[in-house]
Amino acid sequence: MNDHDLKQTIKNIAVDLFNKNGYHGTTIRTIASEAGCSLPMVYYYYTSKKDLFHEIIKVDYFGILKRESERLDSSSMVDFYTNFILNVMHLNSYEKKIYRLGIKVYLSFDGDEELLSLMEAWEASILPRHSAILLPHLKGRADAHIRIRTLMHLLENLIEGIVVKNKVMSEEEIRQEISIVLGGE
Amino acid sequence: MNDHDLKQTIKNIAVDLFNKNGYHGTTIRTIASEAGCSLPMVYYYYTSKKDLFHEIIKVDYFGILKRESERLDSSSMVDFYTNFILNVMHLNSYEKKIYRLGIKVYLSFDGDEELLSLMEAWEASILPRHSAILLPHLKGRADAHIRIRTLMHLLENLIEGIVVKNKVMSEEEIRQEISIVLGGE
DNA sequence: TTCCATATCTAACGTACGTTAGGTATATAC
DNA sequence: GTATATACCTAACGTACGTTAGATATGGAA
Repeated sequence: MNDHDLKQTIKNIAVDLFNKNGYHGTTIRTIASEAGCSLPMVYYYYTSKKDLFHEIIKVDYFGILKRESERLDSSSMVDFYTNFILNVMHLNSYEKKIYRLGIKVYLSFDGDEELLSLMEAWEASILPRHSAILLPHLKGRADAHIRIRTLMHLLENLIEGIVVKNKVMSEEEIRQEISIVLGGE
Repeated sequence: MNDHDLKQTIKNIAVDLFNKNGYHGTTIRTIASEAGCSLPMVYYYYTSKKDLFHEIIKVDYFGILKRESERLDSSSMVDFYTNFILNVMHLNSYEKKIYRLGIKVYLSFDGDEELLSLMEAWEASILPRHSAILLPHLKGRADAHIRIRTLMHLLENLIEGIVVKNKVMSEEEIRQEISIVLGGE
């Protein structure tokens, strides 16, 4: 077995177990056992349990966030955001687990202060970024800022439903809800 | 110290620590230490760590949910739901922590299958209950069901923001977002 | 062949966990 | 006085944790 396989296998299993059992409820012994290797092999590839967890969030989770935030292009805002949610829904299983773990940390249900502050920095960037996209399309409507804020809340809930609760929504359902909030732009 | 004080103190501290550190990250030693009693005193009042956790969810959390779902009355739906969110925001600190722990279990970020199935039963009751309230007010609008669904998603996110992330929203902000979704009923 | 880097392991260290055994103290009733 | 119920404790049990020590095996280069 080459180093790439076992190192990645350990991380795959860690992502799964951290999601299911939390950081403290996941033991290195279980990870090693499911990876089919000995306990110190986990330490051969990852400095500590904490470093393994941090790498998943800092590298993998934020990698997904950045990638997803850069891959959209569309003419209409309803399409834009519908596709945004659809892309999340079409992430592969492993990526959804990473995303789910990220949300767990974002809600401060796991992880530590360092990771949480990274999350909060990202969160603070969301509203300005989306406002810049949306305001030109909302044509100086009096309630533009309210709609943007409401949309952010809705998107957050839809993503959470998909990623955390494994909910499945049709494209039509997603489009309808976003349309309600954007109000027939 | 009489039994009521120490038993309740233990639970108060458990709610706080289960929120902060999760079930597995919270030890009986820490609970006892912060309660100012010895370790076996926790067992004097609660059969096991698991029973303590279950009691918090089954008794305290569901107690709050049921109480909150029964205390609303209002003429307009926007007022109705605005008050619903305001009531959540005005829960006391301890109750918010219980609510937060409930959400943690609902998202299956903590707790076990038994608690999760209780959560899912409650969740399944939400949409029918709110549809029964809302449909008469939406006057046969073609998009009534979409609006209801969207509203449920929005409410979920607002509650989570308040309870989990300690966000503060003004009554006006809440009202505005609900109005967007209900569409000037 | 030897040397080095990489991969892998068993065993053990030091610490920590949930829970229980066995005991003491106090208040109340008889 | 004794007996009982309630509240509380120290010490210990049996088990488990994250991590390290020390060793072996393998492959490639010189």
